[in-house]
Amino acid sequence: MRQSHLFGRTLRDAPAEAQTPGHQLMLRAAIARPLASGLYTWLPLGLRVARKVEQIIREEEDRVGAQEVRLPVITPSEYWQETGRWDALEPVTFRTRDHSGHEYMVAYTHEELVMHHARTEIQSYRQLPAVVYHFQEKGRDEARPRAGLLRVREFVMKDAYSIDKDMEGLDRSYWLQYEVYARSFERMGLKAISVESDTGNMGGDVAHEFQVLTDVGEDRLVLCTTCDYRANMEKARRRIDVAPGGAAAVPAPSELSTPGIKTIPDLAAFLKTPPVDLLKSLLFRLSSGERVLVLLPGDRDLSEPKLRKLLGVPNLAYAGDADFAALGAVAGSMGPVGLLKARVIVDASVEAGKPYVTGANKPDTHLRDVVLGRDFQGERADVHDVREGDACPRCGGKLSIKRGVEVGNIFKFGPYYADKMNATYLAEDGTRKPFMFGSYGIGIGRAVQTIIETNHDERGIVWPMSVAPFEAHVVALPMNDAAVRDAAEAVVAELEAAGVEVLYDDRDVSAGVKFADADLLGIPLRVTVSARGLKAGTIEVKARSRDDVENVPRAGAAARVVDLVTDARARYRLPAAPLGASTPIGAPA
RNA sequence: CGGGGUGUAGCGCAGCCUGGUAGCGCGUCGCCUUUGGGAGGCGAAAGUCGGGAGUUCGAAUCUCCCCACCCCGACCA
Repeated sequence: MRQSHLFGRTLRDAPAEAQTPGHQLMLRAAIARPLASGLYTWLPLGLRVARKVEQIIREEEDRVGAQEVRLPVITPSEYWQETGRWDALEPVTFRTRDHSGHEYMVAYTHEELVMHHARTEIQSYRQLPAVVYHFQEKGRDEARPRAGLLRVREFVMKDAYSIDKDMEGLDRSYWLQYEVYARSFERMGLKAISVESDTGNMGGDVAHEFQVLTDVGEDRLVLCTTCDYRANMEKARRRIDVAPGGAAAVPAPSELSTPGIKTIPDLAAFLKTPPVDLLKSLLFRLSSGERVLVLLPGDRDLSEPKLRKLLGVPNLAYAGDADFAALGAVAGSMGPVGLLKARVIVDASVEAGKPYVTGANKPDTHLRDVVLGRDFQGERADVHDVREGDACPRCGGKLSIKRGVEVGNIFKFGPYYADKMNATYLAEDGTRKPFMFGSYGIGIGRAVQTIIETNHDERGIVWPMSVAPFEAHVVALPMNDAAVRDAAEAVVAELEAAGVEVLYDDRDVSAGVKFADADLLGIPLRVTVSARGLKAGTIEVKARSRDDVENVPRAGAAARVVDLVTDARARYRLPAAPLGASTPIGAPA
């Protein structure tokens, strides 16, 4: 490819809206261009990278027997109606009608559609298991697209779906996909780690996210500094050390006058008591009308995702004045003692037998010596946020919180979709059984930008050979020297004949511009054909990832580059391991 | 959805407060010189100042409404 005619120019300055290094480099290096908020056009260089990322995943999916298919982007409403997601996904989807008025959704994901095909294509247990996947556009009307390709409103996802006859089969399919992911990310140069994640409201008991640690990530991850415990913030737990306390000696609750004190910090300051000894009371009103009181130690914050999951609701609303009145509660002095008709959830970090200070449900009054189990009761549940420095639930070590980009996720759904969609097969025993379902996604564009985020230096991108838009970058200078031009074109021809992907910088611009662009584009090998070098009979070969250069005799230059490319390709091609050979972290032995 | 911010030439920005000729750097085009780390000279093109309405003799500038985009948060099978 001649760089002089490349569609997409490099930018010397990054547009002001680009904040993260990867976003800036993605734009400067002509990977993609914005068309509207969260909508990007892939330019030739970027599309080549995206295709290579896809091909790596394709090879790894095929290796475990997954079959590539392709489903439509425009999907009729009726399949979504079957699972209730036509309504549930309304706020985040793009919709349209055809000219006869029939409603469609730009697919947000493809579970329903795959399940529909499964129930018509698969009739017998003899056809199971089956795993299908495709690379297809998803439309998601995100409230806030951000950071270039990291969060967009239309993107290609590789989504795979496994269909098994029982949980055992699903388990096997799930861990096979786990291996596909681990291998794929390694091959594309991403250091992805797996973390336990929430299954959301969709059922199933196991889910993992593949996360790449980087400060620009929008997810917060809880990692143990000692063992291999890793979890998404929404799912993370901590070890709570129960202090052996003498509860017997606590006197009965007594009132405290606390004029004008309505918040935990004020109360702590007023009583000169650490927040951990106070009891925080939060009142929610569900859409069903039910009122839920949540009790936490004063030094802990509520984890809304954990509470939502516990309650099985999509969103939470704090209670209003009417709710306070109905329960006999007083805002600012609310507490569990004597409260009417509310579901009470006591966070796991509230200690039994310990005297707490809490609201008295009377204006300007709190209660001291309130004890769980004696003075109030409630469901125990873990609904608090984990923090930096908390104890690991597995080993007791220190937890740390890091940011990450979710490049992939895998979900075990079990019979959830089959039950909703009446998708069954005829089992060996002659009965109809539901398909056990799993789904597995990787965002291609997000992976591309995450590779940039984690593979660059101050001058530009440093592509891994496996996904680089080109493998070698031949730079001729000066371009107006016919001898240089002829030599450069001979090298290009030789490389291309040997199957090397070459970008040829044939522009008549200064050396500084060419080198700066070469560094920015980040093609792994730079091959400089110059008047100076030719005088000495050499061509310079330099790896983008290294500072040193190698001057190779002109006649052997192309062969040397072919060797280097071949070596680098091999480094990213993993040996063909037998299926199920590796044991992923957290997998059953 | 809540909060904050920005829209002026392809990119980065100034001008706005205090109304009166639309400007700077880079890039682009032409000619010449130059050619191993974002060259130099001379010349040139390029802007509905995000949109609409209003105030005014006169609006990039003041007022109102709208739109787009970005950032933080919420949300994100």
